Amino acid sequence: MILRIAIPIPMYQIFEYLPPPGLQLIKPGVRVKVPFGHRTMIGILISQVEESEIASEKLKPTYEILDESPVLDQHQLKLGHWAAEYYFYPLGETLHQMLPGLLRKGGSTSIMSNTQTWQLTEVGRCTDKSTLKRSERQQNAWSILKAHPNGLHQRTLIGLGIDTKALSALKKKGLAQNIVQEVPNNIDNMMSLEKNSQLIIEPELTLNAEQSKVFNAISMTNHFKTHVIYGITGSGKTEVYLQLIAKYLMQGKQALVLVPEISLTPQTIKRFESRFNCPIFNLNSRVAQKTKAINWLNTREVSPCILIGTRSSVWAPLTKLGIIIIDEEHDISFKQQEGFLYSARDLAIFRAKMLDIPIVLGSATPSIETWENLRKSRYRLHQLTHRAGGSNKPSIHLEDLRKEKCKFGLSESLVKRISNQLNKGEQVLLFLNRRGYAPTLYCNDCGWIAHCERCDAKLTFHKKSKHLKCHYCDYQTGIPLSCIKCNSLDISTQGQGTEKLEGHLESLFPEIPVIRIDRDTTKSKSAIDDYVALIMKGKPCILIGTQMVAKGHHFPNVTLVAIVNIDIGLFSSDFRSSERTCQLLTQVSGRAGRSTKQGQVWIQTRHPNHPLLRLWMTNDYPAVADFLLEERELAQLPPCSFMILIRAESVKKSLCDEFLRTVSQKLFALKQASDLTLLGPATAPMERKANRFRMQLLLQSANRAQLHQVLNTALDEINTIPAAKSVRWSIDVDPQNLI
DNA sequence: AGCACGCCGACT
DNA sequence: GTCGGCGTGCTC
Repeated sequence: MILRIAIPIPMYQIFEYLPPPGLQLIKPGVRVKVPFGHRTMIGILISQVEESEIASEKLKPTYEILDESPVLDQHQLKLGHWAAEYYFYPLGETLHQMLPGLLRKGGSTSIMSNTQTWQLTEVGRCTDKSTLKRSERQQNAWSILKAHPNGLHQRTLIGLGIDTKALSALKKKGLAQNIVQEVPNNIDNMMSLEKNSQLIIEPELTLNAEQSKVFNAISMTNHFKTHVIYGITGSGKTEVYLQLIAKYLMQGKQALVLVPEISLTPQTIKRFESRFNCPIFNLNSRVAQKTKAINWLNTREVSPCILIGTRSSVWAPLTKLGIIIIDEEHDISFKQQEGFLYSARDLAIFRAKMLDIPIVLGSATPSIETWENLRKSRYRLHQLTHRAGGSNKPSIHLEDLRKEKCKFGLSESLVKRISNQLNKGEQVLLFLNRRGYAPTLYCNDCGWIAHCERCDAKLTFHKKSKHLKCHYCDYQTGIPLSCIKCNSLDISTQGQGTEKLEGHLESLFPEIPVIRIDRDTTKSKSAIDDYVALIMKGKPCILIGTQMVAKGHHFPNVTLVAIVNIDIGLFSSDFRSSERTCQLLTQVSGRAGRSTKQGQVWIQTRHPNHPLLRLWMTNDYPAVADFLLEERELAQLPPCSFMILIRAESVKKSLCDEFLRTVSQKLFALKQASDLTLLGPATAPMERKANRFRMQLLLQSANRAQLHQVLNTALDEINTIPAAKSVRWSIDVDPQNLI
């Protein structure tokens, strides 16, 4: 008997081991501890076979089987196998990445073996929330227990963010009790705990005609179908999600909701929590390691439940999944940008297909990929074209910067408008996708510009922190007093970032709070929440933000939105930048006037006749998407063709070149009649980053299967190229940016 | 990846 | 004489 084990190393092989003594039947998907070279590694059992090709004296015995039942069930293993193959990522590393951190390191799943069940005592049930006024944590614990009269497992409570200390405190006060249940934790057990409580605890909102139509169409079938809800900002997509989810929860099933990285606001979760009386688990970067592992494991046992999370939640072991929702489907954060370059959206669709369940992609600005799939009738389109809450669409205006006097990037008329709005007691949002004080520091005498030593990029001037920073690597340096090249004292900044704008507005409106929201001001965990709370108070203020403000939050008292400089986004080399710019414009505009007040949006530009900008102004995203899709079709760019990018980086440029050239030759030799275009090797748009030279080879084809097949055949040979060891290289399937 | 082995240069 | 630089090879 031989065990085939996937080890998390960057190699495409499966390694074989002898079973540990005395063990007969082990299921695939369990973790095993094995000797590997001179160290010990944790791998995943793939299968058991009778014979091995490897010489028997080379086979080592496994040290230990870490799990009684698999940490990855057969559906997850299938998902993992598919992902590893599709993204050309080693199986061992793929399976490793599917697990939460604690389990990767060999942590025990016995954090789940706590069988204590908590419920309120008679006294606790009759008590009033106000008696716990002084402890918010105990209050939360009490509310959740109150909602679950049949009790909840301790691990479920921990997963919901309830502190065990708060529970013990309630016990001490005689308000709650814990019973040790010896029954194993399984789904049916969980079900019986929840059975008698009511699932929907807040009345559902009445759907308008459009929403009902969408809801009915999607609920027609429980089978696999990719549904796209194209719904303008404020059209009530979330309510449709909630009612769809309710349908599956009532069948005792689970729902998975994938959300973009930053937009995951407590607001969204609150909305789910106040609607449903079932566990709502959370997975994102702000959740602590241990809680992550508990929540992950909870999803295989707790049903009904909802999992709301970012990208990596697509791997969660939900065993009774009924529906998947992907909110803001177009968001680039669904694609991992380093290491394992997977798209959570595309994997979620595969998972839905495998499980034969519906999946819903929602967006006000669907990606062009999705648009193409709609056109090809692979997905089904549902539209929400009216604002649901009765609020009006904002009015949208272009401002020609060539005809205006500008100070710090703001035109005089815009400043007047800001002032008017503030005087009316309303809030203003300025969008500028550039953090720091200024993007350029230069010498007026010799023309020298401050560049990063390690990248091909300009250094950004940060005034408050008194540094020049590179936004592409972690390089930072002090601000020189004179020009580095000619020693002239006449050096100055050029262009504006959010920090400069902040200072300027503070001096223009000294009485008004100016709140800047970008990566520099939101480093601490609570910062965003504090800012949001401040803005929600509704008092007049000026908000300055990068794309961080574009996502998720809605601020009811913001009635004027200004896009300070859209031109940065209009002329970029990446073929997707026009799509991104339109999506960003729509998102930012959506921040204006979401309550009853009329909002207005002003876009400052030096190119008021730019065709795409003109088209976007018609407020008809489908027309914009059609236009962009047509452009892609003419140029045979994705989604009208498929791309795989092979990147290489090294301190020595010649090594990248040598490696990629060999790869290119091998692919060329293999491609024969198949439809494959090889572009490059060429230097990456940013040639040097963090002191490494970067080159890339682009493979393009109208036939995805052929593209995969050619690379797949070449893969073994590529790995034997001598330079492959000395350069850092990676394969990016469906690359999102070519930088 | 990560670790050992091995073969050259500059130090007590 | 040896400490340590990182090129090369191997992992069931």
